[in-house]
Order: sequence, then C-alpha cells, then structure tokens
Amino acid sequence: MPPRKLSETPGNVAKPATISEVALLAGVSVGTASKALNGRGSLRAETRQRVLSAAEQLGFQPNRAAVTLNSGRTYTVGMITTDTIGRFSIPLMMGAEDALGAGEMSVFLCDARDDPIREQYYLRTLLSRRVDGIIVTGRRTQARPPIGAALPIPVVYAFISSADPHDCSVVPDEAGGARKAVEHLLATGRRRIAHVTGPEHHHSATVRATAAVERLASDGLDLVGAPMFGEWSEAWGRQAVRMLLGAGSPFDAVFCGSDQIARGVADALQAAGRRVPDDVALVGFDNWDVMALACQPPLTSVDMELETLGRTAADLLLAAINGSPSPGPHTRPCRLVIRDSTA
Amino acid sequence: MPPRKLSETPGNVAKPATISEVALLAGVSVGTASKALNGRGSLRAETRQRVLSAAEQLGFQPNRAAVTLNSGRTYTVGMITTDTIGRFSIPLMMGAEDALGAGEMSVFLCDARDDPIREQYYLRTLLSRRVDGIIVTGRRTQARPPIGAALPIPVVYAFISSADPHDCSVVPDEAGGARKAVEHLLATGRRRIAHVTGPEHHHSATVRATAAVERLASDGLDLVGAPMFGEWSEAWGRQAVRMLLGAGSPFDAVFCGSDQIARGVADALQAAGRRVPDDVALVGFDNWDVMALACQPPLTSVDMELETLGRTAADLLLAAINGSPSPGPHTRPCRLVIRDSTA
DNA sequence: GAAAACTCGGAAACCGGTTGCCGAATCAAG
DNA sequence: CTTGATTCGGCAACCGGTTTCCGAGTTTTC
Repeated sequence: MPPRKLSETPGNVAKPATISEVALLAGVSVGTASKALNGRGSLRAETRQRVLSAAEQLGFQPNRAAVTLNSGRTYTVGMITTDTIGRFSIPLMMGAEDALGAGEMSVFLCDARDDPIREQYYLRTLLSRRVDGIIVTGRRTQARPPIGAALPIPVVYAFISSADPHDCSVVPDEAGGARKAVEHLLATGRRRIAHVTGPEHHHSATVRATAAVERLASDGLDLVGAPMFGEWSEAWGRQAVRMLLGAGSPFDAVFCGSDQIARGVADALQAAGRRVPDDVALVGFDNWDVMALACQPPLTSVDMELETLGRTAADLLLAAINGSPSPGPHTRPCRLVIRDSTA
Repeated sequence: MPPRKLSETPGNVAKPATISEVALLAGVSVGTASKALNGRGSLRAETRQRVLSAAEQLGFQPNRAAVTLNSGRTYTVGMITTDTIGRFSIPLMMGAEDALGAGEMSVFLCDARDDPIREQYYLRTLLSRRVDGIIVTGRRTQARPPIGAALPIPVVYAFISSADPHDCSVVPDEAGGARKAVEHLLATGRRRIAHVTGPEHHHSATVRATAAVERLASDGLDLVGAPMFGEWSEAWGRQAVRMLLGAGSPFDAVFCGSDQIARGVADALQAAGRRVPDDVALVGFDNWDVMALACQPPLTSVDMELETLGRTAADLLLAAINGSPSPGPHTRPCRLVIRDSTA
C-alpha cells in the first residue's frame, strides 16, 4: 500500500500528540516536559528548549480536559439566551464573546427559545461541564426570575435583568435614553411631541413612555395625546400616524419606541404630505442600522450600546470568576445618534 | 455564626458533588457507583437504586472533563462564523444548535470577524479543546479556502462552501431559487422581467443573475436590459428603478437579488405611480421577514431555508463524527414564498 | 456434602496532564 | 579529598471518572 499524503487522507487523521510523546521525543520525563512547557520548576535552558522544540515539532496542544481535571478551571463560560437569538442578542453576544475571547475563555452557546424546560436543560448541561461562569441574556429588559438559586458559579445577566436584586445585572438606561431623545427634540425647538411605541405590557415600552412624559413635565409640557401603545411594527407606525392626523391635534415631532415604528411613521407622514424633518421631526429607538439608515430621511435614534453592554457583562463575569463579584444592578447609558430626521 | 441560607450566600457555593461522595453515601466503591449510574456491570437492583438515590440527593452531575479524559469524546463541536455573526449566520447557527443539542452536544461559538488570524486562533483553541467536530459558516456562499488541512476531526461547511471539493459543504441551490422566481413570474403571465441585484463581484449576485437569464432563455425570452448589478441596499433598489424608468423599456416584473433591494424597488415604483403587483410584479430573495412582511405590498421571496441548512450541516457532522462522512458538496433546494407582490 | 456455576461488588489501572518532594549529580569551599 | 550547597530532573500522587479483572459469597447440581 503506497503511503498516503496527509492532505489526501479523508476523515480522521493524526491523533493529537500527548505530552508523553513530547517527553519521549525530548528524552525527558513527563513531569519535566510539563514544567518546561509551563515555565515551572527549575530546568536548564537547554532542556527547556529541547522540550519546546519537540512540542513544536509534534504540534502539541495540551488536552484541555486533562488541564481542567486538576485545575478545576475550564476557561469556559456559558451564554444562555433565554429567548431566541435575535437582533438584540447578537450584539450582546458579540461583545461578550469578544471580551471573553481576549481572556482566553471559550463560550458555550445555548438558545433556550423562551422555553423554561430548555433553559433548565442548558443550565444543567453547563454545570455538568463545569463552566466557570454563565451569562444570561434575553430579548427584553424586563426582570426575570433568577435562572437558578445558590449556583456554584457566578452568573451575570445582560440586557435582561434578574428579579433578585443581589444578582449581577447589566442593563441599558432606557429611561435615560428616552430623556435624551426628548431633550434633543426640545433643543431643536419642538414642543408638540407625540409618542408611538410598543405594547403597554412590554416593559421597555412603559419605561420609555414614562420617562418621556416625565421629562416633558419637568419643562411644563405634555405629550400630544397619551402615549400610543401598539406593537413593534411598521404597520402600527403607519396606523398611528393616521390616528394622529385624524385626531386633529397639531404635532411637530414623534418620538417612537422603536426604529421599525419610526419607519412606518416616516412612510405614513410622507404619504400624507408631511415633510420630515421640516414639518415633523422623528426619533427612533434601537439604532438598528437596517432601519435607521434605510429610512427616508435617515433616522435619529437612541442606541442602547448593546455590544458594550455585552462586553461589560463579560468583564464583570471575569472579575466575579476571579473572586471580585459586583452584585446588584448595573446601568449603562444610552447614546443618541443624530441623523437627518431631526436635523 | 448563624447558618446562612444557601440563597443568601454570595459568590461561590456548594462545590459540585463527585462520584466518590456518592459512593460514600451509598456505601459502595467508586467503581460500583459508576456502574450503577451508567447501567453497566451486573449489580443487584437494590444496590443500583441506593446509588441512584445518593446521586439524586447530592445533585450529582458527572464532571465532563473526567468523562472526556477517558472516552476521548467531548460531546462538543465548534461553530466558526468566518465573518461577523449576522442575519445569515443566525438561522444557520440556530438550526445547527438545535440538531446538535438534540444529540446532547454542546456548541462552542467562535466569531472570526473576517479576520484570518482570529480564525486560526479559534481553530487552534477548538483543537486544543478536542471538539468532536467543527461547523464553518459564513455570510457568503462563495467557496473559501479550507480552514485547515488534515485536521484530526471532521469539518462541515454550511452556507459557505470549501474550495476543496472533497470537503463536506452544505449550500443552498441559489440558481434553483432564481429559476423558481422566474418561473413563478412567467406563470403569472409576466414576460418583460428586469433583474436588480448586488455587486457583480459577489458570488450570489452572479449565480442568481446567470440562472435567471438562462431560465428565461430556455423559454426564448430575454431580461429587460442586462442584469443590474449594484449593492445590497434599498437605496440601490430605488436608484435602479429610476434608471429603468429612464431607459424607457417597458417592464412588468422585477426580480431582485435581495429583499432589501426589492423593498427599495417597491418604494420607488410606488413613488413613480406604478402599482405593485398590478403594473409590476416583484420578487425578492432571502425571505427576510423584517423586509418581506413590512414591504407594501408584502413581498414574494425566495427562502434559502437557512435553518434547515444548519440542521442538515449538523446532522452530516454528527454522522461524520460517528464514522459515516459524506464528503463533497451537498445542495439544498430553496423555497419560493408567494405573497401579494406577485398575487 | 463437595464441586461447579453464577452473582455481585471491590481493587486497580488508565485517560493526560500538573506539582510537591526528593535524590543524584555537579560545583564551590575548606 | 571531604563536606555542604546548589542545580536539575525523575518519581509518584492526584484530579474524577470508566472499565477490566478477579475473588468472595451464594446458589445450583450431582
């Protein structure tokens, strides 16, 4: 049988080298090889070098399971999205993954899809795998029951928060974001501001609406009508504009609870012959590029800085793993991104 | 010192129980406990039960690192997205994660962000962690260089494909999808079809354009003008419509390379007083709900069934891990989702 | 009643590393 | 040349499981 070139071999090839093979090649004992590779013990420089070359030559990578077994550390964290991975989870996950990767940690991805059974299944799996910590994320900022009690490892909630105030949660300051939006509209001279947002039972919708109302009140102003609760869709944005126009109260700005709603509002305003921003200024929420940039005109929007949020959560988790937990809620500011819809 | 309730204890609590603690509690040896828990060996039913109760009582979960160490299996796979996690990667990942989770496998998430250095870093990490296999995904369907040569574990490429035809790749049949779109337009009586799509250097754009042209040719028809290559944006869709109208050639349908383009086309047509679908029928590509459903009217679109693709990739990977590899490219059909824009 | 067959559970090796401890070899000092 | 200090590297225990092998105790058989 002719020898096969490695690159031709299909399927499984070359079992990874073990440290004993390295030791054998270097002519030392396993223990010595370990010391050489980790810079421990006291070895002659020549010996150390011999081991390192042998490891290099064999492409040695330590078996993490073995390392884990006697260090107790897995250098692994679990990331559970309680609801389906989506637009909000992604930047969070990316931020977290980035910060963790820099700390040489790997990330287990768990998509619980709004299913408590799946959630507990993943939790058990992660504990069995002895992850060093867990990040819990979700689509909503609303507080949720803790994922488990008395867990042996630290847990950080990102975006979503835990109902237990002792748990470490990192959340965006949505109320602050709403205030920034209103202040910006006020600063550009608008006084008759309407608010169109998502369903009233949705935490974000009420928080933002309340903050907007209060901020206006502190300047002695009122919203045009009550906050208009509906759904997080363009269709609702369009419908809301028809209702606003039908009501007859004049308005010179609309603060929307999401960019999708804002886009619907923009389209409906244009269809009704109102110019944005000349007749009506428009502010969205989420700063979702696909919506905010494609909108005509491009949309001023509140950015929750989700990637930063994820990074912060990861940093707090790393700190907790290293023995410096930061229990309790942590709020991070939102950023207002100004574009043509309020220019 | 008063006893602290578990739920009050901050930070690390209750170290996970080991099998020797279970054995101690059950009054058997460690080996016997292992057999009882795994249904191996021959034990009296009463003994087995005693061990199981002890394990239950202690909340015993086997340390996966230890299991890995002597089985060689980690029940873990790595998922590398070569470019940033985005709209295409998510359904892929979800499908894969779903199929793998059902097989009791956990998923390491690696976001290489279009950076070959990061990619190789993740590859080394995954190999060091002795994952059982790797799924490589990306944002583009274009073939890419294999992520590594002669790897000791199976690799499956999903959506993206490997330039090495021996590698296992699972890709959508974009050409078939384009043909379905054209056939649908023909079936609804359209004969003067234009094609607006992404940049010419983009693999998907050319594949879809070519397939559309050929399908028309087989009925003795031509596109209205040449395929219009631009970018994957609404703005380009709008611009393309202005160009089409300016050119003066009549057209009764536009097949678009993406839903975003289609939405731009829809808006521009409406602005120009052309009705969709009465004057011009419209078909998109991707079936991205946010675009396809928010479009006015809702958009007929080609769905690449990414979640199924991910699931298929995971199934093929599992099969390969279990010794039944399926080398080579695997094409999966697209599905045409018909909505009002062609009704 | 003794030998053979069978049940059941324990001892120990092993997976692949890490680390504390100890002894051999080398070297300097007296 | 002897003694003491120092350098270097091997031995073996250990992490937490799994699995093989084997033997003690019980039951069956003649």
